[in-house]
Amino acid sequence: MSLALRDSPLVADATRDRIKEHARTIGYIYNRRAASLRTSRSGIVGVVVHDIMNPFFAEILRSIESELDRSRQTFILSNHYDQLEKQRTFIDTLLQLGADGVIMSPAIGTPAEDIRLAEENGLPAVLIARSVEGADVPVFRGDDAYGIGLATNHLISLGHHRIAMIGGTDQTSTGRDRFQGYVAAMQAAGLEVKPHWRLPGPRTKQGGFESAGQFLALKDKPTAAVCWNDLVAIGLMNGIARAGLVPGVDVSVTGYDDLEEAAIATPALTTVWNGQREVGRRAARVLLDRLNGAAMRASQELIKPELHVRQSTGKPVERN
Amino acid sequence: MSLALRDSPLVADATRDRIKEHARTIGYIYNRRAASLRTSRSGIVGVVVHDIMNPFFAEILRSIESELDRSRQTFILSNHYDQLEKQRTFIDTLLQLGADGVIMSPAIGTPAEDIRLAEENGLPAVLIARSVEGADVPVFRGDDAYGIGLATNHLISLGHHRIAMIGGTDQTSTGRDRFQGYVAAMQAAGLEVKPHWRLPGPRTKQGGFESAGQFLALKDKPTAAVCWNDLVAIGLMNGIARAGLVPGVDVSVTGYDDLEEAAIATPALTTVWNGQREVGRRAARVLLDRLNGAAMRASQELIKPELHVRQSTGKPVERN
DNA sequence: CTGAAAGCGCTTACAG
DNA sequence: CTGAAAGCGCTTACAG
Repeated sequence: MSLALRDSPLVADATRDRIKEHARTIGYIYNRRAASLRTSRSGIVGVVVHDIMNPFFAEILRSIESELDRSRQTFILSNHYDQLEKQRTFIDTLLQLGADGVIMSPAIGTPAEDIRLAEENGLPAVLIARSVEGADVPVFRGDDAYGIGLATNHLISLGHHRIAMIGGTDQTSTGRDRFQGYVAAMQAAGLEVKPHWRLPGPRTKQGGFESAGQFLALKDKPTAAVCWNDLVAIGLMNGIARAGLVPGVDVSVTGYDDLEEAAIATPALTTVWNGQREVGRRAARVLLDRLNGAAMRASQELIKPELHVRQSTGKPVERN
Repeated sequence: MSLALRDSPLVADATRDRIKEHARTIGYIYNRRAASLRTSRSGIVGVVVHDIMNPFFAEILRSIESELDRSRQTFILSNHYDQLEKQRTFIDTLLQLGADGVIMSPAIGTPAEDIRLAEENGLPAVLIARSVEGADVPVFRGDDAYGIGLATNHLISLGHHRIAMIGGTDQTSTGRDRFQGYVAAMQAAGLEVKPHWRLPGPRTKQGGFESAGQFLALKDKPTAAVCWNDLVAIGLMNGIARAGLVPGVDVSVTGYDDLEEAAIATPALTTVWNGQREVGRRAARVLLDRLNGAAMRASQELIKPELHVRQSTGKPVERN
């Protein structure tokens, strides 16, 4: 019977049709737990990121979804909110459910050991957005140092000399790469980087909004801000507007990610396209290939970011 | 052994400790498929909405997540994008996985039959945000007619007489309720409702942004817009700003949902709090109660919305 | 208190 | 080409 339902050529056409018809009339429901128990393939893939509601991840997830859909894999989503414990619980759940693989943006502080443990228990892993030192698995992310350099150089070429960096954290590879890319671009242009021009921390609109006051009160009054991401940039612009200044005129602001929202912000946001679609698509494909027995290459795939210039950046204006 | 691991009182303490210790050293992984096959409880709950990346649902999901977490239920998320076929595939997957229940914001056009089918196959359902005519299951949503009335009356009390309604659709119960609430409030105030003042359709920021031109060109130049939700309102305000007008001064705009983002928009958005947290929390609790054997009441729980007045609404200004 | 047996619903060789 | 049997890893009575 199971052969018939799966259209095996071992079963005669007439028999197959008769069985399928019968299955329909009795409302037969295929029991995937039982099948999975026997075959040790579950058709489930886990996806865990810091926060699925963050539009940056949302765009990645959408492309993972459409890729997995095509291969009829079910996916289980989870947030770890950068809590290692939550991430471990989730991986444990995946192991218990016999998931076929996991795509993860690892929580801050994830040890390579955690990933090795998953792999050893038959749960192949693919990383997105962040790397884990010493983990021997594929990673898909953008070239952050290069990307932030695009934004910084754009501001420099407009004539800005005092440029702040708002948001991000040194605790992730992404955070370190972006900060270093900013510093490198400034130094290459012979510009000074003052430590107090960096306001680490904010990662959300709310965070960007709240840092506006601090930014505007900064010593030496920077004329531009390179932001950690689009959310921080949009929040910061709202905060600047609330303070009576005009973002894009009085202060230049750049984002990062090029979310769908960046183009319709007021003013439209100059930002760095970070290839979310590409990251999701490639990560899903590599995982699916591994599930189908392809050999793994522990590659680091860096997607080349692109600068999208809009109205939030312009020539520097001195404030009083 | 399984008794020992689950801390059954039937097992002696010493034995239990010895077994647990052994389980740890050999890296034992509990097989939930096998357990589920035997007990026909899987510890999985499905959640399906139009789009999990929509912040309105995101806020509901967050509270569902924390509620389910507490009961150690794993949840599987899915988007149906208002495609009935996707929703059916997902419910079928849940049945195959032996999920314990499903929380859903039903896709447009969901027949009561689909929900009955799930229930009959042992998959209890709870609805959020939208009702399904004839479905005999609990529903949790806001009182839309009342809520939109709050926004409309607020504009009327500021002196607006020509008020447009932007976005939404007649294909959902929510859409119909909000439109009727707007019409009722206008009529109760003795104001005329012109059919062309309604621009149905937009549900996103992008949609709101794109409808700005159409809104500003409307015959009789409405002085205010009641928007389908916060996303549409924020998009519309951006579009209005792009056209050189000042939202909150030249045109009053109200949103719906009171997303976290509403308070930091420019200008801060006057909107209707729609109890997302409440909806998610209660829906999850009722489902969990049902799983634990509580009798079901097919209740319609309407959460009372509240008006939050901010800077996007003011006295009417005539445009030329 | 503990151990051995049956059975959940599949799939996979194996025998007819 | 088809049917009957074994086994995946649990849990649940049941016997000791």
